[in-house]
Parts: sequence; C-alpha cells; structure tokens
Amino acid sequence: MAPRLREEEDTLRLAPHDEDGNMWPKALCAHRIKVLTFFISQDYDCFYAQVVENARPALKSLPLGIKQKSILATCNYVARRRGVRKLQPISDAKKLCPDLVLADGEDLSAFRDVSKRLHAMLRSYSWNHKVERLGLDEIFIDVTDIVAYNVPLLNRNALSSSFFCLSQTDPEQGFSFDASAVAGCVVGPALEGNNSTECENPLHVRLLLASHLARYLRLKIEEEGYTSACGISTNKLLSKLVGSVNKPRNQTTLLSFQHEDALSFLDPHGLRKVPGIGGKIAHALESFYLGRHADTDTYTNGSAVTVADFRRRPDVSAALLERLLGARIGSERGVGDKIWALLHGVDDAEVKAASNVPTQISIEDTYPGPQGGLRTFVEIEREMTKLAASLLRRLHVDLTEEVEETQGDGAATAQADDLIPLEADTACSKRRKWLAHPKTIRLSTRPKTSYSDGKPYNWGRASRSQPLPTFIFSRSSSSLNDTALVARLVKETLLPMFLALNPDKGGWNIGMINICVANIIPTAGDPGAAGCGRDISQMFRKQEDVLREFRVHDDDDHDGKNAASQVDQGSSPRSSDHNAAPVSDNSRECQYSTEITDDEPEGWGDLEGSLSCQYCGHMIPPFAVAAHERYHEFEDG
DNA sequence: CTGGGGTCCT
DNA sequence: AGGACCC
Repeated sequence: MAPRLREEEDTLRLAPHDEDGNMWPKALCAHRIKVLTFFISQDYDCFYAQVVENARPALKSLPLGIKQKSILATCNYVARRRGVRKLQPISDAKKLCPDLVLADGEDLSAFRDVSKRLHAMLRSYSWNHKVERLGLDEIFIDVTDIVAYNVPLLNRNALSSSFFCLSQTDPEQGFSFDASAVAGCVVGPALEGNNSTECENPLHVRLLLASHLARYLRLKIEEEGYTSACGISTNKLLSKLVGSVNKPRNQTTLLSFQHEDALSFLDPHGLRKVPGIGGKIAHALESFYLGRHADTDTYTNGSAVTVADFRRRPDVSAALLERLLGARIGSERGVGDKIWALLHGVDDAEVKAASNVPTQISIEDTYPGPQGGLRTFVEIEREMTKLAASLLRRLHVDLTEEVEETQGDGAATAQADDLIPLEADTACSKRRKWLAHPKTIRLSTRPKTSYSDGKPYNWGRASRSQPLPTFIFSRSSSSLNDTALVARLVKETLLPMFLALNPDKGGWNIGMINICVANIIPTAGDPGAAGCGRDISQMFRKQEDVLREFRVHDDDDHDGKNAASQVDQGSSPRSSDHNAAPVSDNSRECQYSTEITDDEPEGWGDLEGSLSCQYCGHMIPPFAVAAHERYHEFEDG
C-alpha cells in the first residue's frame, strides 16, 4: 500500500463540544476521527439522457425526456431549461415543452451496460479497489492512498509544473498539472496567509491533489462520451453533497479544515437533502421542530427546515434524536447517533470495494391506469413469462463470464453453434461459466390501489421467497432458445408462488409484479464479492482454458475471500519496505499475483484436486465429473 | 396515469 | 417478510 501517513497527520482531534456548546456523543468524541481520507463522488449528468444521446447524437440539441410509464425518469439539460424536471408526469412536461422528444427508458439494459463500462474504467485507476457504485450513475472513489503517495512528490518550488503519479511501479504513468491552485470550483474558507500557508496545511495539499485527480478522471469519463459532476471532500456524505454544488459538467472541492467549516457548508441544506435522511426521518424531525404534524409535501420534496434550524435548537442532542427516532418499530439501532453525526457532517462509512457480483437481481413491471391491472390468470401467466425470460437473460449477462474456448472439443463446439447468441451483438458461440449462483427466488406483487388513498404508492406490496430451482442453470439455458426453461420456471415455481401470495382466486387486480433472485453465492474458487475480482480471476484464466466446464477449486467456499483478504493483510505491513501495492493495469496485475503466490503458496497447491460443479458448487473429484454432470441433467426431468 | 431498479437492517 | 434508505 501507499506509505502510511504518520499518525498525527492521519487523525484530527474533535472538540468535545460543537460551536454551540452541545456535547458530542460519546461514541464520536471518545476517539479520533480519521479525516484525511479523500473521497471523490462522480455523478454522470442526467445519465439515461446521455446514453440515449450518444446512441442518437441528433438528439443532443433537442429537449429529450426519458420515459418510464407515465413519468420522466430524467431529461437532458435542454429540456431542463424549458422547465422540465426529472420524475415529472409526462403530461406536465408536455405542457411545458410540447416539442419534448421522448425515449423509452423502461428497459435499463443499455444504461446498465454503460454504467458497468464506466465503473470498470474508473476502477482501473484505483489502488485500493474502493470504487463503489450507487445506482447506475454515481460513483464513490476513495483516493486516500493515491493522494498520500503524491504528497511527497510535490516540489514546493515548482508547483505549477507538477506531475501526478498514477502508478507506484511506473513513475512515467500519470499526468502534468498545476499544483498552485485547486482544480475546479471550491467552497469553504480560504486559508489566511499565502500560498506557502496552503502548502504547509496537509489537509489543503491533499484536497488539492484530489481535486486534480478528480479532474483527470472526469476527463477520462468524457473520453468515453459522458460528462459528469463530482465532489471532493473527506467523507462520502460531504463529497456527495458538495458534488451537487456545480452541475452539470463541473467539480467542487470542499475546503474544510475544521469541523466548523463542514457545518457551515451543511447548514443551509434542507434536512431531506442530507443523504441518509429519508422521507420518514425528515418527517419526524420536521414535525418535532415545528411542534406539529408536518405537511406530507414538504418532506417528500425537500423540507423547509434546514440543518442549521434543527441543529441550533438547544434541546437537540444525540440522545434526543434517539428518543425521537429510536422508538419507532423496526428503527435502526443507534439511529440517534447516526443522524446526529450526519447533521454534523460526520460520516464514517467506508467506500465499499467494487464487487464482481450483485447481491440481488430483479425484474419488474407495473400495469398502470385505472383499468390497467392484471385480472385474469392468462394475463398473469403471460406477464410472468415475459418477466421470467427477461430475468434469465439478466442472469446470464450479469452472472456468467465468457470462457475462452480451446480448439478441439468438437462436441462442445457443435452444440454451441446451435445456440442462439445471448445478445445480438456478442458472439456467444463461446461458452460461458457461472460466476455465482442465486439460491433464492422471490416474487413480489402489489394490488392496484384505489387512486386517492392517503397510502404511499408502494402500499400493499407483499412477497414470498423460496429456493431457486437449479434447473435454470442447466447448460441448455446458456441459450435463449429454451422458452421451455422459462415456461417451466413459470409453471413450477412462479405461478404457485403467485397463488400463495394472492390466494383469493378470481378477485385479482395486480398493479405490479417483481421477480427477484437473491442470496447470490459466488462460485467456489471465484473471488466474487471480495472485490478484487478481475485481478484475481485473471490468474485462473489459464486453468479455465483447459477445464472449460468445471472450475478449478482448491478448498471451500471462502477461498476467494480468503485470498483477497490475505492480499490486503499480507501486503500492508510489507509495503513500508518496498512500496508495492496492487494496482490495476496489466503490469500491476502481474505483481498482484506474485504477491499471492508469495503469501499463500498453498493457494496454488491444490490445483490438481477436486473441481467445483458449476450447477451446485459441490466438490467433485475429477474422475466423477462426468457422472455428476449426468446427475444434474436428469435430476429435474 | 406514481419508474425500475438497487443496498442494508430488523 | 418487510421497511428504511439510495439513484
């Protein structure tokens, strides 16, 4: 890893009181809060609209709205200048802007593809793998290590011709920049004094470096065809909020040197604007503040009560918040402390390491309109079939990976040639292997609600889950030609679940169906959720070339995770010696695998041993593989 | 005429 | 199984 910051730089003592004299909660003042962690929050501008515009560039100059059923999921900035807003009903938008061009955004596939591509691109710059996606259009990157590495590389006498190093192994890899000024916009106080004062403030130097890295990454995203806005600060909460200050296509750094600076930035925001304070909590806080039941309207859109209003009340403390919020049924433990921290700009949440595999995949559709509900069994079966087919397609796109085919296996090739490609534009005659297997399937439905009930629109949603039948992993399902498989899933699993959910036969009026797979277990031996996926799976590639159908496996389910955590733990203490950290271009991947070999020779030692069945994950000795495979082929028929 | 997804917690 | 939060 990057050179460790010295302890006194790494942390900052928090005052036990805030500026109003309120006691900080014990949990927060008892220890030192890490502040020199840098977060970049990227936010692609009106993302869906950009994806559509890139597919059809003529749309860039026209007001464009992305439609989902009867509302706009989002719209481009041309449309926004005409008063069109995201989540606006189509009818309202058309009144404001009769020439609004509408594109359908109900199928998220194209958006998901672009999002994955950009995420992978940004990940390739990270040293610590902490590149977290939030939705399809937001990214948090923890750049603490890269920034810390570049601090000692700065030449204080030649700031305007600085070089930002992006690799610890290749000093030439990086970019030139002017370190005499922060890149992009800034909010917060200026340091008193001159340039050298700033140079001597370690926090200022780091924020400045992070701002230039952020600009570099934004330009990389623009090379892929997408503009973005981003925020640079010392935690996720603040970087996300400050990233919204200058949109679109800009960036903002929050220069905060003591927590008063963060408070000043936070103060004017409405309570509902604070990430983590949702509709329910905002409503409770606002009702308390006003001394009466707050309006429904003010807390869904954004409350009139600001962070400053609320925080400056003398009776507001973490204990008060706990009493206010913690009494509600199902409330999160420690909610008082958590909300108190958010209101003070304190957010300890880590940027999560990028995961190879999602924790859940779901497909849903709604049936809007007063008469739009599904009422007959035939309708329900038809819609269920469409959704199930779509879900199986998603499982193959997101949970399988292409296996490079060696020449030779005639049978496999002949069969593959009969298959319909998974997607029109990918040559899918190649074999794919499962990266992970969902173990659970869940069906949710919502009845159509009579329109003017005070209920939240999601009211009445109910769900049932059960084990996902393994026949959906059967090899033939790697094509789309088996509608038979879909039909079987519908008939044997989904329709029975539907009847369990909606027993009163005949009286149906279904407004929404959602099919979800969850409990997704990475295939044994795969890095899966450990977060270092691509890098480590790279090491298995050669083996997979040979083994095709079954995957190399050397121990039990925890292997991938163990390997990953051993990399972290193993390289950290030693990195002070040789400054070797895993990074993600090709040369660095080599180094990464070398570290694993060094640290854990037994990780490679069992390669000749048992294999993991791709259907059930069981360990199968090589001589039993064929028989085991036949077992799966016949178990369901 | 109130989307189509996700995450985590209880 | 449901509910809070996020986009």
